Amino acid sequence: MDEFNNRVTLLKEGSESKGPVIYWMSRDQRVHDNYALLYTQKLAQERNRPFGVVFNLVTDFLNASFRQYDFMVKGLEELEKELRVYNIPFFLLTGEPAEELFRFIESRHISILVTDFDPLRVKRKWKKEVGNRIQIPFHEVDAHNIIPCRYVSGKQEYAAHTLRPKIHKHLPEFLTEFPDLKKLKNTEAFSSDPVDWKSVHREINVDEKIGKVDWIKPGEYSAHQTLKEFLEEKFENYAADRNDPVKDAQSDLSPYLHFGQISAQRAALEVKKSGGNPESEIAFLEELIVRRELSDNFCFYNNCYDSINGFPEWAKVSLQHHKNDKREHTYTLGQFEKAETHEDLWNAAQKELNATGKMHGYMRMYWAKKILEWTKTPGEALSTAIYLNDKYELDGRDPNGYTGCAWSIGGVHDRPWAEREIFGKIRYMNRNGAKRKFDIASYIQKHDG
DNA sequence: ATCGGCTCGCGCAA
DNA sequence: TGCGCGAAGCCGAT
Repeated sequence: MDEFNNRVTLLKEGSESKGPVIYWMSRDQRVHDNYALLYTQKLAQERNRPFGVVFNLVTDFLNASFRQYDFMVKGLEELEKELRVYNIPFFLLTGEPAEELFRFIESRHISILVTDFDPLRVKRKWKKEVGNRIQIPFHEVDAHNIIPCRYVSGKQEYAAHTLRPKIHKHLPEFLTEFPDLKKLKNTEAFSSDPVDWKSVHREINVDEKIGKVDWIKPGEYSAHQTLKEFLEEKFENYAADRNDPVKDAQSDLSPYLHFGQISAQRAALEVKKSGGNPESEIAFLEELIVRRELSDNFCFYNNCYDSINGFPEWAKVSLQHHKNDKREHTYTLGQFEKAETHEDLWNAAQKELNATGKMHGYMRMYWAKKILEWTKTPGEALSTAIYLNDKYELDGRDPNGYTGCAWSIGGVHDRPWAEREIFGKIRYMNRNGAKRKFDIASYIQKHDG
């Protein structure tokens, strides 16, 4: 029994050689507070072997845009430097994961492979393909969730209220300080050459039209700075203002959390240490822990997390029942993307997304609900919302995004509401609700002025 | 400003 | 088997 208990899953048994232990980093792109890296170090030290980190860059990952690659790759550049401080070798591979990992493991005589947990299909497929080709033991560590996804629940949870008690039950055991990453002695036996980042940038094959943004700096260091500033400057009013898209009240941590440049557990620990406004603490930890980890639960246990087949039965039946309802407005993907609807509030949200790579949380719900209202079918609505989310959001392709779209359009984790046109029993949202909550005119002015 | 009804099903108490 | 209650709401009544 140690701190890795229940965080580690043996994906594949195998026979160890005598070579180095390697952490195939994927979702958790950080040096500090990373249980996958700490576990790799532990395995290596117990066996008195060297260890290192490998990252495989897929150059056209699910249509990622330049904005997202730039954020990730700059984070990796910083990661390489920070690993060097600890004398931990870092290797960057590019190409098909199964092929690249297999070749790397063979040529370097790797003895054990460790990776991090990710509920998304494409990551699970890569792991399966890698596992099929290697003969060494293959471990997976949930370094992303505070309570490991596989451990907190063995099934798809119905709603936040069914997962919440399970999380809270385990928090005293899991929400604890991290063990230290130990600095290694410099060793010639297992070392890496510096990565040629210029050539990496040339290899990336992405949509350059979605440019980088300058309001947020990528990397682990900036992630910690952002957390610090949030606690110092915004935390007091977080509970009161977080749902007001005109106020700058949110933590802005989601891009960092998505790429694993900061650990949610670190954020939770710092919030508790700071002892700020108790209402803000409750509200923030609810979003940071319960809702985030509910998203991982949904994507891990529901293979249809990005299709209408993943919706609950009552929602599927109800949407089906209303599929022929007359739509007053319908728009094509291109019209949505260019923010060319009849409604200035919706257009402002899309423009916020296009320009900044981050739409406010309240507006993400409103935005997706209107896409349902203004497309021909719920299936088209869902794929439109996911396409735009994944293309423009800095935290695109995150379980949070898929789950948010499924909540808005498909009633996932929600309850049925009074039946109405198009929506059926799916919770409705409209401009009046937004008007009650915040100053619509200033939001529109801010993003569409 | 605030309240109840809307509507389904999970999970716990009994 | 019954019952309370739920990820961010809407609407009409008071």
